[in-house]
Amino acid sequence: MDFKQIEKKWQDKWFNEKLFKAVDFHPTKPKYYVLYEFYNISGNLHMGHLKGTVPADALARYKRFKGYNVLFPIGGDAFGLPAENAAIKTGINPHDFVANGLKTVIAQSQKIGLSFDWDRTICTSDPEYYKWTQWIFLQLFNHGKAYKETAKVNFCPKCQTVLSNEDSQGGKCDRCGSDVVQEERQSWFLKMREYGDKLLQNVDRIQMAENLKEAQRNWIGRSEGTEITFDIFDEKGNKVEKLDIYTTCVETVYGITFVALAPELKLLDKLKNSIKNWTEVEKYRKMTALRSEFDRMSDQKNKTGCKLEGLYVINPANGRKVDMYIADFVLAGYATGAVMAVPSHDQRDYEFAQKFNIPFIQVIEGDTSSQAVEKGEYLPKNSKLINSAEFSGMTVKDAKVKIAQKLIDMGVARKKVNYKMTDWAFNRQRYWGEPFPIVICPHCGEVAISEKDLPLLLPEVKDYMPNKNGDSPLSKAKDWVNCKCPKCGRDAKRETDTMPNWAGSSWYWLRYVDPHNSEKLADFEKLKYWGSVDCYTGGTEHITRHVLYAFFWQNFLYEIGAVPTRDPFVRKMGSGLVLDDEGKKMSKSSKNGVSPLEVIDKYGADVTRMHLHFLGGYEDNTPWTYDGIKGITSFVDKVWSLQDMIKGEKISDEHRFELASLNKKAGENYENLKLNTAISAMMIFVKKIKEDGFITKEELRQFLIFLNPLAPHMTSEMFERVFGEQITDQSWPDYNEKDLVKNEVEIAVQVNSKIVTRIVIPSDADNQKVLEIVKANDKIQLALKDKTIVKEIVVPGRIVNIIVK
RNA sequence: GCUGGUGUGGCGGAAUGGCAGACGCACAGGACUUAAAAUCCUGAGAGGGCAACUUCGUGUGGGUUCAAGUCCCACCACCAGCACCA
Repeated sequence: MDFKQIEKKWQDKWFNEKLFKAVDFHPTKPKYYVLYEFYNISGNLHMGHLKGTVPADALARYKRFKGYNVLFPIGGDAFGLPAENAAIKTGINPHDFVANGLKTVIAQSQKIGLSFDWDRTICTSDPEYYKWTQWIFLQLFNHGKAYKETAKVNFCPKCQTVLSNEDSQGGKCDRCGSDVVQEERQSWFLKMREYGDKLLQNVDRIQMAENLKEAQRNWIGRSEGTEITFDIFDEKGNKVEKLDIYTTCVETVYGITFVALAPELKLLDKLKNSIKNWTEVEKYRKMTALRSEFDRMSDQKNKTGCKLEGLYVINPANGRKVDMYIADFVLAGYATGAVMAVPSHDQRDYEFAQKFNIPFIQVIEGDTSSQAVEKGEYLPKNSKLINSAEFSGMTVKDAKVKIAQKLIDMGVARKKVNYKMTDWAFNRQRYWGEPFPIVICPHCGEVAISEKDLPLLLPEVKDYMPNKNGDSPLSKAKDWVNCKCPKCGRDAKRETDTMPNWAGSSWYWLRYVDPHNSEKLADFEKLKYWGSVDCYTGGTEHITRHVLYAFFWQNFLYEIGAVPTRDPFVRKMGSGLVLDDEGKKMSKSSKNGVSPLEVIDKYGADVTRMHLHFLGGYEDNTPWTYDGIKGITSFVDKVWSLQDMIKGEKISDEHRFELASLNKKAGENYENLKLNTAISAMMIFVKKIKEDGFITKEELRQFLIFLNPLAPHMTSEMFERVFGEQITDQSWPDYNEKDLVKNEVEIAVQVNSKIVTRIVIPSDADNQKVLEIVKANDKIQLALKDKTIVKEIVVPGRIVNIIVK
């Protein structure tokens, strides 16, 4: 078989004849939307792309046979690092880089045999596309979901840009891996935290592996607790300020021996005059500001802090005076940035109190001599309270409710929900991104430009680097920056930061539905027709980032009536990694990387597709190896030889069973993206045919359809040769339920749960009959001799177990 | 530390509570060949036995069940996510 010639022939045909075009509003066929994460335009496709695209392609091809109108699109995620780096390093225009990159991945996708609808290809850096990214930002802004504020944000010193929490996971810059620092900067934020509960509902509804769901819930980090207001007093006993503190352990409120504030807290400046050791406080604040997030995290055991001399708060529960500290273990960004510290029942507070000689008050039973008795320990035991006035003796469960109620009744507390997830820091000081459709006017502040002025084009520049002050490269494009305020008409400047590269990917599946619409982001009726993505494949590294952003934007767009569905995706499959021979992720940057195109060139696309997926399950990591590729090559050769074995018209009962089994198995496997077992089922069938030495035309016809989603090229060619028709015009064959049952089955027979023998019985025999046959068997008779039968268990078609005494 | 997931031959990996190890690789023996490659056939979890056969076997230890890789409890290891989140 000349796979090179055959693959080229079919790839050209599929592309030129637009054979996989999805039809809007198909009159008869139901829709099915398969999505693979669009390509990050950076260079060549790598093995990871095959891991994710091929199962999606197989599903798309399978669903077409099943009579669905399948939408299976692709595009380019083009803004961001790769194009920009190429521009900085080699001076190539990022537009050209992207245009070439897109051409490359399209050509390479064809070489893999992916059945995309090429007429819907989009690219996020195309003005026709980013017009709508900007439009969505305008809606967010106009609905009060986008705001600009000076706040501590993650900042990468090397990339010179602000990063979101999602882009600084583990304290490292997602772009370059450098340690991220916290800097006070004017930044754009999207109110993602407000959507915390809605995102959690998205997580509940989506079909996805449990570990991925948990990762998302963790990231959102919802907790329920109580917010308590403490009055702050100065040395003379004058009430000077109020301090809100959030706790999930209100039951420990009688154990408070100090409160701790984040050093960054602005409240401190207001208290300056009452703090007697202000110089020391300022020194500590400066020190923490210099410590990177990474330092603070890796130095957890060594607690640092500084007492606020001259101030105290009153614990509203018991009127006790409590000292105040600032400490860098308290995070400014979470809840109110202050904690009520209970050293006996919180390990952090315990360590801090020990270091600063702060007293302990134990309020829940347990041994606190060497470490804190925390909620993880006392909650399951439902221990009792001590030293807690009228609540002493109560169980934690009761006290939690009663103490909260008391404080609420006193007017000093309220129930509160908090999230770890923060608002999305949405601006970057980089060139290659969507410009904000915002004008900064000295009189009116941030003003949105008119929708009709979209897209706001990204200007051409010569220098792609931010300047030393950390201003975006766009600030150098003076002609572009200087403009008139849309509101008052006076001189103003454009926002010179750009959007993060996640902006364009936060809604792209909606654009595929109507990619050329110049009036709307997509026609509402088309959005309604295609609905949510039925199956979305791609990498698990996007679970706590892109997928959450996607939930967020789709919720917002739904609420403003721009889209008809709240859920972007019905099912999300997280692709495993392809590992190199050191067990590390194989990516284009890895040294031991194997290029899929190299493998395709040597073995053909059909073999490459099947080999990679025969190595392991879709959601599992796959260690890449050439070992075993021979098995697939020889399978492909055997399949090819089937066309010389056609004989007869009538399908034997035995073959009918094999065919029906394969039909069922293949269908289920494609549906569940389990290509490894699908391939194994194909092999079993072919083995049987080779053993028997013949195949009827009808069997071959069906088999080629079954195999087509895995090996589209060779099956297309064989189908044309043998039947003179196009396989893409065929439908998935039906099978009869009764064909799944063999006339005779071999069952195992056990006596006292041990296998004694195996016998063949007619499969339609009822339990009574089965036992008769079994008991007539010599070996069984021997085993039953002189024994009393206590129990007889018959599992039809599988096993008989006779229990004797 | 918390959360979730996973532990099966030499290897990749199969098994709706019902015959563990499907399918494939590597391996061994054989056929074809001057020879090799390719192809085809056969074998194989481990231990014992010439053999029929037999004992042990799905990370470890318990349990439920006629029956457990699968369910329950405890532990160990690995992977992933989060990580001073109050």
